[in-house]
Parts: sequence; structure tokens; C-alpha cells
Amino acid sequence: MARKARVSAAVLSLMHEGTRHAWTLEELHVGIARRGAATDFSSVFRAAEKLAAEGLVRKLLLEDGRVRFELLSDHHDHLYCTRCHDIVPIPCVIGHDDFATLERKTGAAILDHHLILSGICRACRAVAGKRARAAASRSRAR
Amino acid sequence: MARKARVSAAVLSLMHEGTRHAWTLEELHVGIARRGAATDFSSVFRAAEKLAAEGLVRKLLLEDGRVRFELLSDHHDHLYCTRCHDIVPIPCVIGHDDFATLERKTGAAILDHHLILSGICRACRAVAGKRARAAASRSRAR
DNA sequence: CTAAGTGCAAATCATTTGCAACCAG
DNA sequence: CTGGTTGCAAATGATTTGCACTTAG
Repeated sequence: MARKARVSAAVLSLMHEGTRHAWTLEELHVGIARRGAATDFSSVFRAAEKLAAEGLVRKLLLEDGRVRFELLSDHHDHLYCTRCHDIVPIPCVIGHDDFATLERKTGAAILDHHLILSGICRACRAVAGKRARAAASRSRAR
Repeated sequence: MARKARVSAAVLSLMHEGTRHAWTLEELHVGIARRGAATDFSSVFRAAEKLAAEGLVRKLLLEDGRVRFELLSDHHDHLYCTRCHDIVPIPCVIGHDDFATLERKTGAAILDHHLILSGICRACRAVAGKRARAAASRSRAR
């Protein structure tokens, strides 16, 4: 590095905070600004792309069509909560033998995979549960 | 329907041809034009969206960031070939028990899933194999 | 000094929408 | 007639690029 990359550092440090699992560029941009180190959106974009190219970060593309970045760690998959639009990491359920079977069946070479679940995350379920109970007691009261 | 939907029909008919498994809007647009029934891009867009809303077609979003549509059939997953950028259908390898386990582990309600494999499809592997053999014989000749 | 990193503005790309015209029922 | 459908043009939203400027090494 010819120069310490201020924005890259900010991106990494923000991600390491662990407030969120997968970040859109917008979220990174805002997050960095909140810490008082305002930057340009395009700088965030370039920093994130670079980190992804360097393999420090993984670029994801989920069902809502926006790019997200996450810290690279041991393989896991993702749950996209259709209620709060948050991304939750999920342990990987697909084994090597599954891939071996698929490769045999299809003749393709499988190099990587992304399993994207969609549904309602634990937090949102809790809220929904509370609502349902409240509704139930309301109808009992009537 | 107050009017027979020309574009929707063309989209479905093109998809039924089976030339391709998953179609981008662009591919649909061009495909329909090739058949001599030129239409506007936005009409293709609206037709595809409508078909998806009606449940005749499924909307996909893969790693290259472009929306694709496929005929709705029994559940399967997808291989994205990083060489030819084609989408190949793959039988589903994840069982109900896997989801049950995940739901227990994570506390989330899992409603749907998309497994996206990436790698090299059978066709491209064949080409690569041919190339490798050719290279081998060239080096032998030297 | 010099090349990587940055900010700003503008370009691009795919998707989406507004609106007037169209036409099968 | 009427409301779903279409074409055209223009808007949107996110990502990406050009360029001049800065600055760590």
C-alpha cells in the first residue's frame, strides 16, 4: 500500500463491530459518517470492492437486488428476513457428499455455493408472537 | 383478461421452447424480437412481472445482479456457470429435516430457499477438457 | 517524487413508472 | 365503452467511472 487506506480501514473496523452481519454500501457509508469520519460514497464503494478482491470481505447479492459485504469467515449461509430485511448468518447445512453427488449427477464442477433462505428472523417472530397474543386477548375482551 | 396479452403469451411460449432455463429480460426481449414479434422492453418487463405475480413464472436474482425468470416447475436449484454465464437447473439437495434443524437452531421461520451453486457447467468442462488435451499433445510435439 | 487513495461530478446499467394510444370483450 | 395491455419516453436507484487533488511512503 502506497498509502494507508483510511476508508478501507473504516469499513473493516465498522464491520468488526458486529452490529450487523452483512452491509450494503449505503449502510457502510452512513455507518462511517456516524463515526464522524464522513467519506464519499464512491470511496466506500471502491474500498469495499478492493477488500473483496483482496479476499478480506465477501460480496453478496441477495434477493432484494442490493450488493452487500460481509467479513469473510468460515462458511455459512444467509437468512433474509422478509419482514425487517436484515441478513442473519446461518450455519451451513450442505455437506461435501451432497456436492459430490451433484457433480456426478450433473457433470458440472461445483466451486462455490450460496444458500439463501428467506423467512422471518427470530427477532421478528418474537414481535409477531407478541402481536398475536395481544390480538387474542383483545378478541377475548370483546 | 380484457385483452389477450400478446407479450405475456410470447414470453411463455419462448420459455416453453426450453432453449434456455432462466431468462433475463434482455434475453426475453431479444428472443421475442427474433421470432418477428418485436415488442418494447418495458412490455416484456411488465409481462414477466405479471406472470411472476400470477405464479406462472419465478423471479430469480443471482450473483451477477440481473433478474431472471424461469418457468415454475417442481423445486430445483441453480448452477451459475462462471465461464458461459448460463444458468443450469440442479436437483434440490436440501431436505425438510435440514430446515427443521435450522429452524430449531436459529429460531427463525424458514419459508423459502434458493441454493445457488457456482462453478463450471458440463458443457464448458467438455470444452476445457478438449483444450487441455490439445495443449498436452502440443507440448508432447515440442 | 509517485502511485494509491480520495472526493466530487457525471456516466452507466438495469429496472421501473407515467401517460397516451390501442383494442378484445 | 372499458379496462387490461402496449409502446415510448423519461424517471429512478444503485453501481461504476473519469478526473483532478491529496498524501503516505
